[in-house]
Amino acid sequence: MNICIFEDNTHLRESLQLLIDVTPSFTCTAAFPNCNNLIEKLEKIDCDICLMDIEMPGISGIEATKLIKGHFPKIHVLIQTVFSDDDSIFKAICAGASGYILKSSTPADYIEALRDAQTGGAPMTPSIARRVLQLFKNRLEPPDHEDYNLTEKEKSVLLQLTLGKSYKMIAGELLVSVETVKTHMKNIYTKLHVNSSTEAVAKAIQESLVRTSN
Amino acid sequence: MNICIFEDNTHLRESLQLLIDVTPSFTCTAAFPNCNNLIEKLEKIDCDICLMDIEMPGISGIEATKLIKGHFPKIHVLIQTVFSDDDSIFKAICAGASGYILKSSTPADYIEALRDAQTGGAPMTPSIARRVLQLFKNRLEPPDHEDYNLTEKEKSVLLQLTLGKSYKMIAGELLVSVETVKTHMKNIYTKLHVNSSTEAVAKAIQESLVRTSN
DNA sequence: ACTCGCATCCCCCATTTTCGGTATTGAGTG
DNA sequence: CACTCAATACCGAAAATGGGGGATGCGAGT
Repeated sequence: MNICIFEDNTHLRESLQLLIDVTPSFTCTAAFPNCNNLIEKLEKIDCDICLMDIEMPGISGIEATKLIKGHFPKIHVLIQTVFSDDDSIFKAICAGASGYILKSSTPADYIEALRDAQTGGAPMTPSIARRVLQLFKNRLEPPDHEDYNLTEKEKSVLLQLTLGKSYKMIAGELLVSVETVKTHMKNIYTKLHVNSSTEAVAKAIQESLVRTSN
Repeated sequence: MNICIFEDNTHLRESLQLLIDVTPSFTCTAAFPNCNNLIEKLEKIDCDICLMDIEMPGISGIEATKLIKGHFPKIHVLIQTVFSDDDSIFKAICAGASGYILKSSTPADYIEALRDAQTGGAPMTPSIARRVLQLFKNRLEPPDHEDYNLTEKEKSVLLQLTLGKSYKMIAGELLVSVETVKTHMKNIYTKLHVNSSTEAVAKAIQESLVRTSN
């Protein structure tokens, strides 16, 4: 298993390199203090996994991860950092990182994480995993999901509206007259405290009052 | 640490109970084959962590997790299952599960997972973790984020529209005439292949063509 | 028996939106 | 320089929407 290190701290970089090289079946094929010309560098060496620091001079680990996943999707990127704030984690995941470990990890943890990454796992410090779950949950279910007391009919009218239908089309869809649709719309407006269809649609989608495709 | 088991397979349930009881500092305070009246049950016993099977007769583990997190937010729920499909994982996370382990885990894994859960971690089989990351990524950045070649002006008009503004208000906001707004709207419609403001708003929000508040 | 919410439909009318044009200006490009 | 294109602006007609009213029937609950 060929590993490539990006880490600006010389001491840590050399320690990691040593750790990897003394571990059976692991080889450190390269180690760099920054991400300058990283695509060119990677083209020249064998690499299965990149051990990537986030905070580096020049190109950040996040940017580097995006570049790597863009050019070599098969390479796993394992983020290692002292930061564990939501924003860093979030960005790392979006950039395509395979895992996220803290520098406080033991050498054994590092090795296990690298092995996990290779075998299709996503190594994470348990506290990071919890953060990811929390982030995930928050993004999925908007906090205060007010109900606005919409009736079933009103919800279905609203749904049709988010699909871009006109009153006339909605009427056809729900087998009622356009006038009825208008009445429902009036009620929706007062309940949602809006006064245009666009605002209603925006509110409906953002507060997921209607089930969207995904 | 008090643990409560929900598992319909008698053999597995008793094995787990034994495993937990023989482990120092762990106690299995209860073990049930189903989730009937689980709130009443939990009120009577001490419980820090629930080890929850997903597939059970009657109330499913997912439903049970929701109920538990609703009534006793402090109790950690650790899902254990043979299924590792995206849908199960997704629902478990949404229900508020603290972790998700496979039944193929070793006894040592179980104990470690329980310990992790208690100390604020989110134990996950590495392959599950990878799935979570993948799910997360997919939900966050809609796959093909087409650009539609909207110009800056068009985007800002679209943004205003998602805020529920009328043409007149947008014109005032952007310091142009209503006629200009109309022209921009026409162009937006053709570029987005829509033919109503509601559809444009829906598309804009769902494909995050405009930056929404969150 | 009576009320109340919900769904349904109707009328009217002002305003807004949609869509078909046309046209000028300025910036950028080959 | 000619050309394209974004941005600006205008006209006008047809269609849709927003807001005001009122009316009916139905079922659930008091």
